[in-house]
Amino acid sequence: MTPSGLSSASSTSTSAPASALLPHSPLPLPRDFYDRDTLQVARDLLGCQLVRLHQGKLMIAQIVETEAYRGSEDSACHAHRRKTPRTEAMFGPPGHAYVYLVYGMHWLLNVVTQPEGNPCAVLIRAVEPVEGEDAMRALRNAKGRQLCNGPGKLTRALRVDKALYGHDMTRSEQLWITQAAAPAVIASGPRVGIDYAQPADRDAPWRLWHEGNPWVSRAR
DNA sequence: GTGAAGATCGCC
DNA sequence: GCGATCTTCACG
Repeated sequence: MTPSGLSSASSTSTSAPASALLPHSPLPLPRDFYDRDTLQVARDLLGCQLVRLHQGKLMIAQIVETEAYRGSEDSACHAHRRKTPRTEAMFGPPGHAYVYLVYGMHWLLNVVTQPEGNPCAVLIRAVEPVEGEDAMRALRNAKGRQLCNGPGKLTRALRVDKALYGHDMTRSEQLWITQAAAPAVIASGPRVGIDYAQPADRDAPWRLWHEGNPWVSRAR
């Protein structure tokens, strides 16, 4: 991993973030990692690797874009109003998958955060393929389009759907996340597709992404 | 039971 | 810019 041209904005020192120097851990992030402030988890998930084991094939992709959904206080969060069958997983313990269908056709993947009973989650919005790209492509359209630069696209590429609803992502089975190098520059802005939310929530900069990474979704 | 809307995407 | 597509939830 080279320092590359991205001399981080601040010129205070040449030292990289500690996390960038740590060796990649193949173990799933522990529950404690998710049992924290949702925005912090959303930030720390950038650069981590999403690992998917499906039908004997291993797929690995680096998380480059996330969004924080902050429970009952957040009018953009599905759990804002009340507990329903769909949002049940968000009310459960951290580290589990909250998967749901939007627009009748796209599965979206979230990881539950904060202590049980506080219905928060981080939406994985975009990933960069690292390994198993063949398996990711198998199902896809031709045209050489990017596979994973959007929340609905990455679930299709990684074969994530209802079957993984509530899945415990702290175990190395089917779907989990491992620590890797944090991105050099993190940018933030309003979350996408939540015009229905109240202004304060709609405008909150709770969408985070790896600045400059070509796999970040194009906001609409 | 019914209807309206949706944390998106790809093509027109 | 628009339609696809179907589950979920509010309402009655």
